[in-house]
Amino acid sequence: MPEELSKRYEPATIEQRLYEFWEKGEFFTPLLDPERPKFSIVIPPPNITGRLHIGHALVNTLQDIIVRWKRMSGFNTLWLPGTDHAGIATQMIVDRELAKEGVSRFDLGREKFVERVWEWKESYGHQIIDQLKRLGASADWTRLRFTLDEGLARAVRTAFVKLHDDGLIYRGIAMVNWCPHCRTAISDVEVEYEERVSKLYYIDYPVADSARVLTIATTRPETMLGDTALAVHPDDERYKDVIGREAILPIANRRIPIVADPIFVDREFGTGVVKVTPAHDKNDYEAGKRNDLPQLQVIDEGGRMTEAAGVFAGLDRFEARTKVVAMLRDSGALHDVKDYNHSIGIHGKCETVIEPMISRQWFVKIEPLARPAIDAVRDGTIRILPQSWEATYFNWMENIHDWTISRQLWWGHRIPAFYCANGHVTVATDAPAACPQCGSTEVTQETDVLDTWFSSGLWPFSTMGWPDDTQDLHIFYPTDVLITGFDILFFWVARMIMFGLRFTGKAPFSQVFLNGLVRDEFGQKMSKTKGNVIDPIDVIDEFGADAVRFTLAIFASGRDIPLARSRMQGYAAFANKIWNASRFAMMHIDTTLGSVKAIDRDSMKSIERWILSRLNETTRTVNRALSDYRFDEASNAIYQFFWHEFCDWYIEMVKPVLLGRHGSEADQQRAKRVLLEVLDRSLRLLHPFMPFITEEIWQKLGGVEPSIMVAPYPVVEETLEDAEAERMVRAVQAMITSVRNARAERGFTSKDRFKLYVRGDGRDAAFFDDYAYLLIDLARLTEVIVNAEPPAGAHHDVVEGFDIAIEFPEKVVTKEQQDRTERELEKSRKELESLDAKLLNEQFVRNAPPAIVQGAQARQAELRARIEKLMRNQ
RNA sequence: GCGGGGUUAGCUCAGCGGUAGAGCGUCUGCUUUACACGCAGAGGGUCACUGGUUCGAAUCCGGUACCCCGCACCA
Repeated sequence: MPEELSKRYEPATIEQRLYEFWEKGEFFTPLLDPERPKFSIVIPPPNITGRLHIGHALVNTLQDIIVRWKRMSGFNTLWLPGTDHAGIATQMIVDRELAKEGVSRFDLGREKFVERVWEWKESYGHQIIDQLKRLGASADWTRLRFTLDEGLARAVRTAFVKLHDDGLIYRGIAMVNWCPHCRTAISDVEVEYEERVSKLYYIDYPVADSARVLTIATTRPETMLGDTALAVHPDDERYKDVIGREAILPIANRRIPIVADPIFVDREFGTGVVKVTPAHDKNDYEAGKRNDLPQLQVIDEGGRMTEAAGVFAGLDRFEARTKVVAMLRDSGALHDVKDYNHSIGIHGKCETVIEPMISRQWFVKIEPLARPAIDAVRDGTIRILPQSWEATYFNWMENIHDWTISRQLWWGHRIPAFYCANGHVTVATDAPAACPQCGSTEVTQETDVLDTWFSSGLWPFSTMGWPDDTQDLHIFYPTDVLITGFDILFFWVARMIMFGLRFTGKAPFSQVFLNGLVRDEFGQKMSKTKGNVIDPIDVIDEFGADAVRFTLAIFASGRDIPLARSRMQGYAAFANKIWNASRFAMMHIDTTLGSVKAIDRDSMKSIERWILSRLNETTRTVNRALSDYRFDEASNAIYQFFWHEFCDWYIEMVKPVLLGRHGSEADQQRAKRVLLEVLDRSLRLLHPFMPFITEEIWQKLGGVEPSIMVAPYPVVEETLEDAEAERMVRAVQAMITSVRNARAERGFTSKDRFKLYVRGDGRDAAFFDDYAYLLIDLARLTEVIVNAEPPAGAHHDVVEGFDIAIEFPEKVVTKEQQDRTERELEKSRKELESLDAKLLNEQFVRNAPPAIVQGAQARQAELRARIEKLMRNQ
C-alpha cells in the first residue's frame, strides 16, 4: 500500500531532502566502463563571482533535462561541472573589497593579492554551485573542476607551449583595445559597441607660411595633441597644392606634415582632410606606419594625459577634452560643433570607454586554427542548432583577427614565458633553471596572465585530464552536445572548436544547441535599472524548482524567452495537479510497482487501451522532440497529456469502476493496475523536466529501482497503439461535450438530467451500450438509448460521425441557443460549400493525394448530416 | 554596408503546403467525495501588406512596410 501524500504540494518540504538523497546515492556519477554506450556533456562554467541568474537557470535546466533523459535511456552519462576563474571580474570584486579596507592591490603586491583572491574563492566561489543544486542539476560533483586548478593550469601551459612551438603564438607591439579602468588589453570580442549622442568638433589647422586653413572634424579633440600629420586624398583637387607642406597644430603650435593617403582618406566624407594620431586610433596607426609618421602618446594606461600633452598633462582624457575644446574656442580655432551619433567601444565588464593603445602583447595567430574549425561545421562534423547560427559562425570565423591573449592582470594563468637578464625569452611549461641561450640564472616569468577564455577554450578536455592520457578522456571525450547561450558563440564555442581540433584532433562535441536570451514578459531585456529581473532562487522559493524548470523548458525552442511570473504560477499549478492526481490514484492503488505483474493486454477495455495508446503517442513525441532539442514541444506534449487527457478524461472515466459503482471486481482490479501503469509511465516521462515531484511520488509507488532517475525512460511500444479505441473514446468525449454545451446553452444546470439517444451500427452500438454508464456519469444523463427514435423536439447533433439526440423536458430554446445554432449552421454551410466546390474541381480530385480526397468526402458527408440535424433544432 | 530573426486571438508564443492552435487574461455556470493552484462552458483571428507558384498557401518564392539582434564602418 503506497504511503499517503499531503493534500497540497509543497516543494520546499521535499526538494532539499531529495537532492541530498541523489547525491548520497551517487546517481550523478557514471561508471568507468568503456563498453557501455556513453553520453557526456560539459557545463559552461559559470564565473565564481556569479550569483545564479535566470540565464544560468535556463542553460542548466536544459542540460539537466537532456542529461536525465539520456541517463534514464540507458546511457552511461557524465555531466561534468565546474567554474571559471573569470580574470577581470574576480579581480574587480576583490579590488572593491580591498578598497573598502582602504588599500589597493598595489599596496599588497601581486603574491599577497592572489592569495587574497583564493581566500575569496574559498568563501564565496561555491555559491553558484549550491544554487545549481537547488535547481536540481544532476552534474557529477565528484568531478568538479575550476579553470585555475593545478590540472587545468598544466593543460593551459601545455597548450600555450604547443602553440608557441608551432609558431602560432607570437609577442609583438600592436594597437590593441585598452581598458583604462582595468588597465589591461582586451580582445576584439570583449569590446561592445554602443550608440551614443556626442559632438563632432570642426577644428581649423592653419597651413604654415600661408593664409590657408584646413578644417578637420573629430569626435575626440583631446587626441589632437598627439597629431603627427594631416592627411588628404592624393587626387583631391581641393588639396593638391598643400600636399608636402606643413600645418600648424593649434594649441601645441607644432608643425606637422600634410601627407597624401588614398587608403585612409575618403574624399566624400567630411571636409576631406583628416588629422592623423598614430598613437590613439587604429586607422591612424596604420596610416602612420604607411607614411612613416612618429607616434606621440598623449594618453596613458590609466586614461590620463601624458607629459606630451603639455598643459593638459595629468588630466583625465574626458576632462582634457572639455579643456581642449574651451581653449580652441578661445583661440578661434574651433570652427564648428555639431551633434553627432556614433557608436563607441565600451569594455563590457566595467562600462569604460575603450582607448586604442599601442603596446606589447601576446597574440594567437588565428587563421590556421580557424580554417579547420570552419570546415568542421561546414562538413557537418559539428552541427549548430538552431541552424541559422551557422551563418553567423562562418561570418565571424572567416573575418577573424589575431587574438590578443595577454592581460595585464594578476588573477589568472601567468603566461609561461621566461626572460633572462640578457633579454632572451624561453617559452616552456616549467621555469628553466637557467636561460637555455646564455645560461643566465636570473630568470623571471612574464607578468601578464592569459585571457580567461584561453583556459575555457580547453574546457572539454582539460577537465578530463588532458594532456595526460586518462580514462575519462578515453570514455567521455569527445562530448556529445554543448548547450549554451548564443552570446558566447565567439568567446567560447568557437575557441573550443579551434582548440579541440588542434590539441585532440577531434571536434570537442558533435552538436551545439544555442538557447536564446531570457527576457521579461514583454520581450524587454532584464536589467536591474528596469527592475524587471527575475531571480531564479526567489522563484524557486516561491513556486518550486520543478515549476521554474518547466516554465523555462516549455519556452525553449532556441529563440528568446519571454518569461513571466504568471507562467511559473501556471506550472506550479501543474505540479499541484500532478500531486493531486497521484494522491487520488494512491487512494485506490493497493499494490507496488515492484510486486505487480505485466498487464494482461487482451483483457483491457477500450478506455484503457485508449489511455495507453495516447500515452504511447505522447512518449513518441517527447522522445523525438528531445532528440531535436525541442524542449518546448516535449514539455508541452506531456503537459497536454497529463492534464487534459489523463486527469480531465481518464481519471473521470475510471471513477465509476474504481469507486465500485460499475463493473466487476476484476474490472476494478484491472482499472487499478492500469492507473498505476499510466501514472508510473507518466512520472518517468516527466522526470527530466520535473525531477523533484516525480521522484517524491514515484518512490511511494514502490519501484524496484532506488530512484526514478535510474528507472528506464519510456519508449514507444507499437503494441500499445490502438486507433480503434481512440476513435470510439473520441466519439464518447464528443458526445459528452455536445450534451454539456446544449445543457449550458439552454440554461440548465448540471443537476438537470436528460435522456440521450445515440445511433450506431453493430459493433459501435454494442460499444455505446457498454459505455452507457460512462455517458450517464460524465454527461449527467438519466439514460442512454441506443438506436431508438428520439421524440419530436429533441435536440439533435452529429459528432464524430454519430447521430445523437437529447431529450430536454420541453423545447426551451433560448435566443442564445438559436443564435448559436444559426452560427454553427452558417459555419458548416460555408465549409460544405467550399468542400463541394473543391470536390467538383477535377484538378483537385486528380492531383491531391487520395487520403486528402477521401478525407474531404467523409467530411462532406458529415457536414451534410450535421446541417440536416442542426436545422431540426431551429 | 553585410548577415540573421520577427510581424498568427487582448498579451506571450507554437504551427511552416491539405478543415486556424496553446498558455495566460476576459466572460458565464459549478463547494461534482484528487485538486478552487480546481471543474464545465463561452467569446475572441480577412495568420503585416502585395504579387507569384500550386488543384490547394499562415505555411513555398519575389517585393514593400515596420520591429529586433549580430558584425563591419563611423574624420
